[in-house]
Amino acid sequence: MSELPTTSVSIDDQMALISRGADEILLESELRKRLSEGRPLRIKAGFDPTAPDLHLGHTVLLNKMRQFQQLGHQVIFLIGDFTGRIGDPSGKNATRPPLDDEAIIENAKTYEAQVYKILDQEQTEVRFNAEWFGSMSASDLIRLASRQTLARMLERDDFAKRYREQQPIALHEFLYPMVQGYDSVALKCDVELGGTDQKFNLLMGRELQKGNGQLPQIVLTMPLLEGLDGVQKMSKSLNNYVGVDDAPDEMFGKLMSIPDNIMWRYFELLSKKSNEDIARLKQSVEEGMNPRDIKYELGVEMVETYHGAAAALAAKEAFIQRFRQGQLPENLETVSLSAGLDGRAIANVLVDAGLTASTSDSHRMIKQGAVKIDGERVENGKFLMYPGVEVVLQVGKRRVARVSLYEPS
RNA sequence: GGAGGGAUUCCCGAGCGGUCAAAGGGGGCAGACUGUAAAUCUGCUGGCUCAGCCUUCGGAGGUUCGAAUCCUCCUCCCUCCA
Repeated sequence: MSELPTTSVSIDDQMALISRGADEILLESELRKRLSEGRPLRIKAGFDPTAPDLHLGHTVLLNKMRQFQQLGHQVIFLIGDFTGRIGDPSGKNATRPPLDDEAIIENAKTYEAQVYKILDQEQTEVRFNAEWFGSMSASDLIRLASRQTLARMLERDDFAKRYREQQPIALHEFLYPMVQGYDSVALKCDVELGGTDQKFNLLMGRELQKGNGQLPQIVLTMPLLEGLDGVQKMSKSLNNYVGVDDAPDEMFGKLMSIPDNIMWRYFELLSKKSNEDIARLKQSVEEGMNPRDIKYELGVEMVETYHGAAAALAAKEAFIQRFRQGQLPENLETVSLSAGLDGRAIANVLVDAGLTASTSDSHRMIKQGAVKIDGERVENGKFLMYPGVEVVLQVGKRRVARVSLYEPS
């Protein structure tokens, strides 16, 4: 899709793109009205500089931001360097530790390096909220805090839950929504985007803008993307994520492992394909096409976005060869490990090669028939390997390494 | 400041002083079947020099032949009263 001037796209068409995949738009009527003014709207999305590596879950918002850019609006990428020092309690059941300055700067850089694979850098305004909070006085902050009540704060789902379940809530956590809301005042936002877990904070922006004589921003929430398990939200701590920096083969493989039924969510929330194209794909599956082949398209598009077209095709080919045709991966790196002349037990070699977590784990895997040496199943964890051999070790279907043993000097 | 409740293995959660590496569930991993999908069945899920041994139950001491279980102190969390 090419860049189109705001004025040339009808309000209805703009609304269609803007609401794709969105969970809620508050209020839709206000958004229509604001769009009809025909000027570029100021669209904000805030990011805590807590995650050094972006995963596809984070890109749901970026994707939405890009759509606004396509429509000619001004997108503001707000880095919460100040709020990062507080720690966002959203959706958490435990207090997050605050970040120190160095970590924040470091993390902010990784954002900048990664987001422009989706966003148009020319059309993106990057801001840091320390810009206005850094100079805010204690009395200003207390005045800000006076605008909300405890009861209102406890309405927020995760606070209510933690309170109910006797989990700790630190006082400073109550400040976070206020501070985030004030960002919208400082930036004079027309629209703020966020995950559904951010709804409370986003609405706070409306309150504070009204109190400061501004038109309240429209709030657009995006659903949280399910992770590889298809159930829980994608997150690093659950280890069900696809990192935007994942190697092409890994990225492709992970995407192939998602349950079929959430493939469409991925298309809707992550793909640049038009609504019409996605509908076509859906229909082809209904007409009997193997969903796996449609999933290939998803994998190819994602790898292409982050690694380029050539890498995407290569990843697909490698995947087919490896998993459909059962071949070993092509560029298997050789891991050199030392082994004494009296040999080293396979259980230990597996650990050395990083294929298992511990020798106990090795023994378990062997017992279950998951371990193979050059394709031959290993029966005994005490099987000795000697210096000079070079073999391919496998643990299960996914873990493979070529290992060569040398004698320690 | 006062009174009471709680902290168990990745998570939830059960644990008569010995038979507890600790029930059960969740999650995860592996095997079979597959499309590295879903569903289903099976097994595993602290560490090691692995048919044996070693270290775990918020922390530190203590009682005991023996403690996750009893006592003391400490740390943290929650509730109620001020």
